[in-house]
Amino acid sequence: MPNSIEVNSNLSVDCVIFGFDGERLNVLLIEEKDIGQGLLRKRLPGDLIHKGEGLDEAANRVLFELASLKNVLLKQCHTFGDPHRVNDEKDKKWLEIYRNNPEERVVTVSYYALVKMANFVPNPASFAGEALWQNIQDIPELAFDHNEIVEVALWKLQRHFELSKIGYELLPSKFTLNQLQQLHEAITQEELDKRNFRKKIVREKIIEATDEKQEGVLHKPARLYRIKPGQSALGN
Amino acid sequence: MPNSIEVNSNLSVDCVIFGFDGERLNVLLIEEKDIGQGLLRKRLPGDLIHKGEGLDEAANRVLFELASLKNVLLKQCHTFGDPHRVNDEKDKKWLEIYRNNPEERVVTVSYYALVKMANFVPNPASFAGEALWQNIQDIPELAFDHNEIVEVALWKLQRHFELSKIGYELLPSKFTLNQLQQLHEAITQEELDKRNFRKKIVREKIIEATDEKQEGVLHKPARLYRIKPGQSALGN
DNA sequence: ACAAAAGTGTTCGGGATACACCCATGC
DNA sequence: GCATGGGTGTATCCCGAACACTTTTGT
Repeated sequence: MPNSIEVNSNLSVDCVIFGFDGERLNVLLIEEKDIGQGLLRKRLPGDLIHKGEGLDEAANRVLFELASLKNVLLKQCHTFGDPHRVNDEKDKKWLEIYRNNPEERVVTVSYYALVKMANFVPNPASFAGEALWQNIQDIPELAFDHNEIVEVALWKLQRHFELSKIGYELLPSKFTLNQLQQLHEAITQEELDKRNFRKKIVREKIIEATDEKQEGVLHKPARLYRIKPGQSALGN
Repeated sequence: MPNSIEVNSNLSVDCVIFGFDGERLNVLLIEEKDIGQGLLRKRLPGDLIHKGEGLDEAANRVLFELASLKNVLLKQCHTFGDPHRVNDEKDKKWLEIYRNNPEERVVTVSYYALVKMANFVPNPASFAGEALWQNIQDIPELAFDHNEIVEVALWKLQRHFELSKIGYELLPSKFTLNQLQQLHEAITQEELDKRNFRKKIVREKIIEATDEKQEGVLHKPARLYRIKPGQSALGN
């Protein structure tokens, strides 16, 4: 694939973009258009790093090109550089089509991001393929070593989440405690007790009740909460 | 510096080797011989990655060449690839001397290791300079972005240490509870209460008492403990 | 009145923390 | 006998886990 921008042909970034829909956690995958060679496996969005471009910068660029998103939590995760990380025949064919020197070992730096799916509007022109959300429970065999990259990213996201209270940016600005609980359950992949969860959240003093309530629901409306002023929504 | 081995000229590893001497935590630094150009800053041991060599493999090679050490905890830490990570004049001069294309941006994958200083016998031939231990409290200004690499490595080591009980390999095979406490204090950089520490350790059931005691000390000899058979000394 | 989700308290066990004195040994 | 580190117990607080019923609203 000819490219007029100068790139580092052996350095790439891959982004594991976790999306929350209010209920479950999903990962953004790219599905190539079938170009008649049976190269059907899905993969993570990623790109070679441009000359003069930083790693974080490249990851942010991929995310921006893909969905015009800026300022989301985007953390470096792990770097994969096994010289044999590409050993499947389908992957090799793909490289022959899209890369200038398909034999070269490519080191990829993986990043993960956490976004609200409703905000995420994929830009169809950004990849030679289609973007789709895949439930975290149900990820198929991916190209290259991308299954491993997703696993590591999920693990790190979970560790990060349990240490520093990130994730509020995935909720509306006023939200119910149940929505918050669903977010926690989606990320940790565990069920939580409603009462214990609420006690814990109250203890943390990060959110506060408003005097508004849900509207338009067919049951008792829940009280809405918001992040307390002065609490940064972005973790470290 | 001509090199007959084929290398990836834009990929390196740097190793943050933490050493424990029974009392404090240190970092291994390389001090170049002064070649009359005032290139006096210390740096981390590291090297370009060879063609066909994996990242972990390269880090292990550096550690092995430096001290003939194998099978130590060596974990990938973070990847640094800012195109301007080399902007000091001294660093640029150093690159002109030691690298074929000193202008190229080099991405470095950092690793950290945790070793017992007594086991560590530096191999003088392995670097064009001298290896020295520097107390973690007292690290000077280093070359390139190596101060930042050390900081990140220490932070990750501490997080790793508090989650999964690593570090027993830094003690003799039979050790006193005080030695173990000093290890914890050196890594976490915090003081601990003796009684509470002992209760906690007992609860974890990773070590057990032997019926041996210290010898040759000028006070009441302490009981010696060992890791219970079947407990892996290596963390994950 | 019924369906659906909201909201609420108590008990138990275990771990974290704070704190001070006697003990065994070598010299 | 004295200096040096070794070794021990108790009380408090907070947190995590387990667990079931009443309330409010829309239809």
